[in-house]
Amino acid sequence: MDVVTTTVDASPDLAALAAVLADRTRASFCLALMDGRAWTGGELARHAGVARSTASEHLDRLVSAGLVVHEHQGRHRYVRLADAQVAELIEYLAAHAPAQPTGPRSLRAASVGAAMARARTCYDHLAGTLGVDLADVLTERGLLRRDDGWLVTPGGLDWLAGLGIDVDHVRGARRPFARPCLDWTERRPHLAGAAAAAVCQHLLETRWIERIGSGRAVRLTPAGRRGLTASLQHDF
Amino acid sequence: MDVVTTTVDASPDLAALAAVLADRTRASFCLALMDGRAWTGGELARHAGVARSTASEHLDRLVSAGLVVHEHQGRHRYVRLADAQVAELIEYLAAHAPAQPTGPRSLRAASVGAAMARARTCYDHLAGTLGVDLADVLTERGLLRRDDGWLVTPGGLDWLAGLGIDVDHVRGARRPFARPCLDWTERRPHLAGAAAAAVCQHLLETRWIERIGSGRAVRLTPAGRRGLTASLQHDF
DNA sequence: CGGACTGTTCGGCCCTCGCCGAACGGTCCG
DNA sequence: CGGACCGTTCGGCGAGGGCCGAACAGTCCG
Repeated sequence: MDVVTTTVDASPDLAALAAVLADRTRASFCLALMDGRAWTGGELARHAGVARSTASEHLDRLVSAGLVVHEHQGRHRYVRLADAQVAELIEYLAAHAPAQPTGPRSLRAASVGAAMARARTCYDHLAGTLGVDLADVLTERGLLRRDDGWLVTPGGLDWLAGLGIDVDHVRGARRPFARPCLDWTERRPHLAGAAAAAVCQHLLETRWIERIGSGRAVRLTPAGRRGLTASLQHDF
Repeated sequence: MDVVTTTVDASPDLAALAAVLADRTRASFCLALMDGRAWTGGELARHAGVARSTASEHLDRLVSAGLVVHEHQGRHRYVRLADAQVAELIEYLAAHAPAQPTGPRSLRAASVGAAMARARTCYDHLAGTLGVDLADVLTERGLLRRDDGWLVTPGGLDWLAGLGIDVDHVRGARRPFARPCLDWTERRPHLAGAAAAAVCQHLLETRWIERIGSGRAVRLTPAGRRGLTASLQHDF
């Protein structure tokens, strides 16, 4: 008879990775960083409501897990998600996570939440009602096909080029061109991948959308509304 | 001055989900269940080297998080992963997780590990060297395209039908037909999705592959080796 | 240089949670 | 019915880890 059979899986240390994300504060950091931009430790500390020292320790763990990278610059030390892969992982978890036990929220918090539900960035692409609607309209117009994975049709490529996006350059990226990404608030997929990132960047540059405050929430500008409505024959 | 600004994200409770997986024992359960079959609580307890009572508590948490489901039958109570979505989530985490701090392993454990690295099931499809090689060969032969997402070509559909798979039936499934899945051991993608599940099931039914013992590891049988080699003109 | 700001390190507190063993509740069998 | 299982519930123990505040260390400015 063997002594003990404790056949621990020789494979990946799932628990170690999950433990890094299994803390409200660190999770809150990650969700905040999902806007794809660099934050300072102090901003994150304020955002999550903890002491700077605590935030610093949390960032250490996120960095050593490879989820987040530091970038110092002057007396600030910026921090951002390591890469698009990490963002995708967090998306994935968020899509499966239960809704937050929504405590009593202030009016301001509620209105921020409503704005986020309408339109926000999800790492580098559009999410929220706007993101999901856009994906739906592209599909209706035959610019996007959803069979096996998601596929931008030739018409879709023309549409991208018509907006002023350098399609060939975007196709060269070493990442999926188009893929679905389950939306937290809508529980339906919006468009992600290199094409979606290019669209989002382009909309920001042309000010068809603009960021609200410093968070992930964005707003469709009047020009953006007119532009999208005209180019897709659909009311936004 | 405000009292406290603790702007907790109104969004998904990432930490709660991660906490469920952030335990060696529960993670070990999930990885074991990745073979797609139903286990009893006792088996899992033995597998992870904990008391039955402990395993029972862990299973409770996994069930209430919706990651696994119970199925009782007689005096046994079987448990399996809730659905393919959960399996995909775990795959995803496993792909990003660090390698387990590999302690001193017995000869037996090492040989089990080697067999797993060669060929195993990943929930419902093939993984390991065999899985990755198969995907590579399919791509070389023009049966699979990897542009935007993964796409089975018409030739690929013929190949599936030639094996004896009812392609139309498989295409009807409410899930992606073909998608990449990053392999833990190979760090390169193998084929997942409805098509891959059908292939795996078919190979098991025709005994071209067979399970080794009770785990996830599988072995290519002599008949399987001949069959695959003939149908793809490649040495397996 | 001294202040105002940033971020980090270090004790120490406290709470959570994973673990066990013992007891109890089912189910199947002889 | 009694025995052999399998699974669950419950106290209690111990370790790990999140939190803070205070002290220290850089960076920029006047």
